[in-house]
Amino acid sequence: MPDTAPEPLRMTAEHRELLDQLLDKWSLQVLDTLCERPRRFNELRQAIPAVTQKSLTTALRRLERNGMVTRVVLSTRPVAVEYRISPLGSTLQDLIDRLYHWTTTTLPEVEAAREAYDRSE
Amino acid sequence: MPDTAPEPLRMTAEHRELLDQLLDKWSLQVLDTLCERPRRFNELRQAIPAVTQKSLTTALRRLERNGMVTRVVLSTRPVAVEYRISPLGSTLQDLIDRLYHWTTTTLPEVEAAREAYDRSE
DNA sequence: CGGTATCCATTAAGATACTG
DNA sequence: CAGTATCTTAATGGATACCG
Repeated sequence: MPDTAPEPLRMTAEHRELLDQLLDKWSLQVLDTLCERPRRFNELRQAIPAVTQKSLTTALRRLERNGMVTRVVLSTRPVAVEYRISPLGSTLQDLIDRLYHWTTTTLPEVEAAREAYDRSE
Repeated sequence: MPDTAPEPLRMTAEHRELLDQLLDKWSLQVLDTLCERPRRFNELRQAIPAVTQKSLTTALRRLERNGMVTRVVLSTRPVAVEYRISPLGSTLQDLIDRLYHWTTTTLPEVEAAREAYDRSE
């Protein structure tokens, strides 16, 4: 095996598009919230501050379509709808945790950089 | 030290806002490209397919403001401008690599999920 | 070369009202 | 309860022209 660089790892448009659909403002929070435990629609609304009904619906539909989230209709009276992270979606959990952890450790430096930038320009 | 769960890890609006500013479509690609090596403005345009001048400028300014990227004016004739990943920005490199790697392994399953969703609804 | 400025089209978000 | 439908407004993106 003469070559240790195994793949070009070309980032195609499809790969980026997928990240775009999962890493936006609301989807990230939905995924993070559902990783904890399943939630009903209105529970998600409460758990995610400032999300509107419309934005939440849009994010959920897209996450469902991409196989990240499962929509379960419970046959209670009246019917309830529960959203769960899918097995595929849970493979993202570790990465989301790392992203959030990165922001907590980095934010102070970022804020210093912002202040320096705003002062100079 | 009786408690092994050290922090609530509350995700505040500031943390999410930071991720929003770094994980968007163009910024992610700019960071990824600059992690490889420094680039000039027009080199970035070529390296990132379909990016417009305006979108690239916007992304660069924001990354610069957040301390992720450094803008270096080289005193050549005529002057050249080089963008480099900053030390702070390079702490994101590993996470970006993981994200991209995740998409390459996951995309087939995602596409299957999309087809199933589009067929059923 | 590395941008800014401007205008326009498209998209996303917000508010509100209504429904099975 | 869990949405959909509609309307309005705000943000984003692309095209083009120009500048130091």
